[in-house]
Amino acid sequence: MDLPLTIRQILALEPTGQKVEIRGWLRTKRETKNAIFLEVNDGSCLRNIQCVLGTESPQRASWENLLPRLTTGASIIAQGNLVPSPAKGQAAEVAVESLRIIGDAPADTYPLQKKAHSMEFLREIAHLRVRTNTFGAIARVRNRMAFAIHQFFQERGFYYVHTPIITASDCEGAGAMFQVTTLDLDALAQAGKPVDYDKDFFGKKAYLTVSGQLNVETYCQALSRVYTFGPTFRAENSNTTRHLAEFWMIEPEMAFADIRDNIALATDFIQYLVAVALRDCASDLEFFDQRIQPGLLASLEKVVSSPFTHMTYTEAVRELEKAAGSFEFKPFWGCDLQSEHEKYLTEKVAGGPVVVTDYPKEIKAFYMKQNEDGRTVAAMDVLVPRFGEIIGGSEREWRLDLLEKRIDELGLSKDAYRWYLDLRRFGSTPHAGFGLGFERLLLYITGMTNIRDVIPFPRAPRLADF
RNA sequence: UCCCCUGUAGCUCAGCUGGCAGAGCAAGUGGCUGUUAACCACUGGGUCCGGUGUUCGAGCCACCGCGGGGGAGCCA
Repeated sequence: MDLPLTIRQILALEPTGQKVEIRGWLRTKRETKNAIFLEVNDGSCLRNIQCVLGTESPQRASWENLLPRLTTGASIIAQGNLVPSPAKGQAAEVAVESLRIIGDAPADTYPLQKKAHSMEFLREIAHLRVRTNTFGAIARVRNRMAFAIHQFFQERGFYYVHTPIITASDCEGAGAMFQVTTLDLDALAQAGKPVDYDKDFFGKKAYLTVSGQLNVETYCQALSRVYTFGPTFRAENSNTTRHLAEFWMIEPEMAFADIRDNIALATDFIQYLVAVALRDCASDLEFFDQRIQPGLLASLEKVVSSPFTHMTYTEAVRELEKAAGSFEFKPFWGCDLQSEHEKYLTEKVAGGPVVVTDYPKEIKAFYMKQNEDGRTVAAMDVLVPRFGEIIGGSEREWRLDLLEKRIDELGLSKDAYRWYLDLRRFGSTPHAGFGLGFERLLLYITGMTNIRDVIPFPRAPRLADF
């Protein structure tokens, strides 16, 4: 099947007067005495194509009565000839011969205007905001990055594993969970009856996953190199510009690998994705650089070409203590790194991404490999300028006795982790992996500042419209 | 969940010490011009978030509620 050409494809043609058909949505109309200019966009690229209605043309009668309906947002199909443009601003344009309006967008009710809108306003019309330059560009970058993630791992021998969305174990340990149930809670409450989860769909409590890591580790211990890429859910009451209740996470896991391999993988991964974005989303990134985040391109280019700064947690704290006076929270060994600390490390100390390793075991998860010093674990976070943590990962504790001991210390249930402990009981290997928040990656690459703007339909506390 | 800011025309905002509701953009009309964030002129457009109170009088002050934004924590 030959699909009709998109505006992106048409703009790549040499204009020689060939017949073309434009299908898209009208962005603006400019009327002059001799010509009427329509800017048409179909989302295939940032650029519009200029369609020209000659007021002296013999076809004038066919579109003249449509003029009042050629408003911002209307969908149209225009046929004509692709010709070199006599004016500056575009190399080619369409000399329209026939024009149809497919769907009207009445100016008195269509919310998008021929002017800039605030992100706050556009968030209220998430179903229409993708028709703007900014959100179209975000959608294209998001698409390219999702594809590049698969390319990166596939090229390196990683297998894509579909870990479950629904989980009946509440031991994933990454935060508050959304409960999933088919019980009629309203009826039970009205009848004053207690909830009996034996009667629930799964015969026990079930939740939406907060992380695919524990499940993907099982496949890691058979396929060696694996990754998940799917939605995850956190029921935390987080109201920030970098948290969502529903977000997409990439979690690779490598067998026979240690924290050094993990750092190398994470670094290569980020540099690969940024390089792809710079190469394949050039005009969209240029738009972000001009309109959203000045300096974005320069900083992304630097990320690709320079090695990431690496420091241990202990070194990081030492660095922070030198500037202790400038912080609201005084840094000390054993403290969790605050937002202001992460910003300082990336923006002031490193001037780019920073890999921080070997955190105190008290502030990290039970499954992380314990270091010889007895006080730290082989954890690895990648922090970036502007918003901090983008990757969290570690080498995993692969020794059964040490893992069981840590589970006991933290008062967790060994029974709940039975299958996870089996991975250490049978053919255990050193292994390591990390989680990358997809939307945080997109914030970093687009220069957008609110995570609710880089996912089509954001979910957050009291926010589940559309 | 905590702290701070905020809610006025379709959008972005101004509105002083409480005294007749304003601007820019958008829209409509007309003009001009191969225009391109088009330009010029005119016109229309308001439950000042909701409620209660104070006052001769509330967009403005007080209280309660709701919405939006930013920051913090949790994390990706």
